[in-house]
Amino acid sequence: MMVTSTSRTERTRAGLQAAALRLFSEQGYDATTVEQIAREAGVSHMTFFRHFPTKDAVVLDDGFDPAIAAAVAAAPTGLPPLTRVCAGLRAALTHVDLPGQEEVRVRVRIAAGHPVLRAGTFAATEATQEAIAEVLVADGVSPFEARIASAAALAALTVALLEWCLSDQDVPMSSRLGAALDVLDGTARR
Amino acid sequence: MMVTSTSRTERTRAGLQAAALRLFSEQGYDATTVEQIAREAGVSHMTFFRHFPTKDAVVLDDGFDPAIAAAVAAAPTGLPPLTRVCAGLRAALTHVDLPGQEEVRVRVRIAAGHPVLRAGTFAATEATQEAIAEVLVADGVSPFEARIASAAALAALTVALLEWCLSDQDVPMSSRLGAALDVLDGTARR
DNA sequence: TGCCCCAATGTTAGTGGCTAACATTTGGTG
DNA sequence: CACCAAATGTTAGCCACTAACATTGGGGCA
Repeated sequence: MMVTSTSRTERTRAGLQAAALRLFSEQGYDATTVEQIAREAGVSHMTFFRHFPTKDAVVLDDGFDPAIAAAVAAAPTGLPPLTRVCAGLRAALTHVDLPGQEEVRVRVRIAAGHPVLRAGTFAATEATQEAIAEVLVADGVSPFEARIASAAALAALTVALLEWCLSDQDVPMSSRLGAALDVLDGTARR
Repeated sequence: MMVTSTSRTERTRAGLQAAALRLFSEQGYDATTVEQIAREAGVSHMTFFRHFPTKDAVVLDDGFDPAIAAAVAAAPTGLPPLTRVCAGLRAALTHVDLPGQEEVRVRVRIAAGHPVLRAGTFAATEATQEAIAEVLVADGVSPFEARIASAAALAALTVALLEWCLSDQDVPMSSRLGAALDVLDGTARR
């Protein structure tokens, strides 16, 4: 019996993800086969697809998206849509430099260098985008404007994230992301 | 001898694209095989891939992207980056309602309803994004801010385009896209 | 403890996107 | 008309991904 609360499912999934990230880092995304990942994790390739819908989902599933929508919801109302979204996202950035995010950085670094995965990174934010838009709509913003504002802000954030990973400066991630938001809501306009 | 200046290559390509769009509209993107498209156009499946790198490229290649960057370059300098990009894009919208864009609308309509193609639509703007960013950099904007501004604006425009296609209102496309830009550069903020 | 049930996994076979290598045709040119 | 090169066809194969069915293993209940 396991003392840790990790079920078999969670263990298998974690093993697959670990194997995948290691192999992707070592020999590249394209050169790595799902078959190979599965073998490395001690399972069959079918098990892989039972835990991840596609090969790129191993890299793209971040799942810290609901927290973002919550932060936007907590931001003060009454602001113009884009300003409101930026304010919420800025608040969420507080938690982004914490340790334990190293695995996220590995994932983003793999994605940043690969055209298909870069595209997938944007696609992966669509759920978050919709969640943020709903928050705005609940405050009386039109659905159209809500979607535009959240899409623009998330695109800015995603580009900033990818660029930050490619040029691994020592500037903290949060300040880079904050600068991206400044471009949007005019804090940077003298 | 052909009086028209269409080379064999152009004719084959056009035939493939026409066949693809017709089949996609009739029976859906997923249910249509490249094999089928090729047969319909009277060629083999290899010829398809010699003209389009991937299956989705038939839907996603618009190629009216360089004009957009030119319009941004023509916009007045000295504005904050995002304002500048929006001004340029607004100018480009003048030409967007012209007739003959019907085929573009067919393509976007197909893309709008399909998750993978929606994602691809964003990815397809990356070249334009980079072109706009270069224009800004040439005017002294930092590469980082330039990329953020152009990514945000194009994301807004792309979302507006997709939404406009899904809810085929009788509101003209240009006014919808213009409204999206308003959300970004504050024209809408009283 | 021991049994049993079901969820997790394995096996196998197949489809379709995409590529490489090589053979073949076609169209324009000297 | 003959020739060269570009466009196309053929074939074979890899890999992501799926369906259908068999198998196993582990946790709960008697």
